[in-house]
Amino acid sequence: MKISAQEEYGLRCLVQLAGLRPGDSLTLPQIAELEGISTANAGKLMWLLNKAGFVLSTRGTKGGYFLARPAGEIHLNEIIKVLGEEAVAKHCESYTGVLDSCVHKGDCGIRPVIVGLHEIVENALSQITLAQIVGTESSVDAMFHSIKGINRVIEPQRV
Amino acid sequence: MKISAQEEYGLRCLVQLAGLRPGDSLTLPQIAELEGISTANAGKLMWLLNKAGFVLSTRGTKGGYFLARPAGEIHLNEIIKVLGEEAVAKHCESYTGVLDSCVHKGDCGIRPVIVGLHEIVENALSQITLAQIVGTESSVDAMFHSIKGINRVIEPQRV
DNA sequence: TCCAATCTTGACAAAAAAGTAACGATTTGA
DNA sequence: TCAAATCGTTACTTTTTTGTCAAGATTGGA
Repeated sequence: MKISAQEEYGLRCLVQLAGLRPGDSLTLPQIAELEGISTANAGKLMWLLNKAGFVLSTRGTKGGYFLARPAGEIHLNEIIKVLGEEAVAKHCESYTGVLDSCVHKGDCGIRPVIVGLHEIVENALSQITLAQIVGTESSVDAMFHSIKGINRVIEPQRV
Repeated sequence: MKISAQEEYGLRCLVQLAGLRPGDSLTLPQIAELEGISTANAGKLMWLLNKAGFVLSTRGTKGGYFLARPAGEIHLNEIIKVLGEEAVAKHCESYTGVLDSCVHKGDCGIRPVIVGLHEIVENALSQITLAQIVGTESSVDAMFHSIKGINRVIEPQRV
């Protein structure tokens, strides 16, 4: 289970925009520089994010990108859903082996686990906004762990 | 964030073995048939799982694969760690863009989120054994949701 | 003994994901 | 008006992941 390049870099670009002062924007070369990626790659990512409605852009000499909504109103689950291309939804039809459909179609013992995991992740991400992950590592870490129940400790089992 | 093919099929093969009666085993062609994958692919997966110590094998006529430990003692987090090739551990060095190391090395605002997500998933998987996911979809689903706190509901926020 | 069934292993091929390039469209401002 | 700076879009290349193949090694049984 891992984060794709598109999710990683796409999110990082959005965080850069989230950190701007109101009214400011960033050009592709600026975003590329800030994230250590190529301008072409930044361009593709921003195209995706623009298409998905997270950012707006203006062209021409003073052009650039900026968030379409306040950073505090954009939750990470929405972003990952787009950048990750709805991984859960396509799961069963992605893993059909050499057949046309999964052999476990109809009754699958591991599907609840896969779906459940995605729900857990979705739940966690839905509690975090872009605004909350602008900052230093320690401040973001503190924020993350302060969210009640986001990573609960297992209570000792009664025997 | 998604499950890789290796994780998916590898886990499915293990579940097949977990469902066997004690003393029984499955050959590669049998596993391949049961999971709808090619024998060659099953071979590679079982090789990985054998190397990692999850299964044992015997060669020759009457050979096959069986679990190296009781299904009730094998937790899903161990399995995913091997099949997913330690995704978290390699995260930062995987996403360095066009540079040799990540621009956010040292202080990264999104690392706590990535690491935290992986912890949440790890935590959930560590509470489930192979034995628990042998069965029908509804029984496994019930098992999953009966684990206290595995997918907690967000409490309404006080305003 | 020797054949058939099985696992083992590394090299290779195909598919998918990631990243790049090229060219077009829009805007600003001289 | 037009050149420079910018975004927009699609096609292409590279890299990674996935899957296949082929030859070898081991075992059981006739």
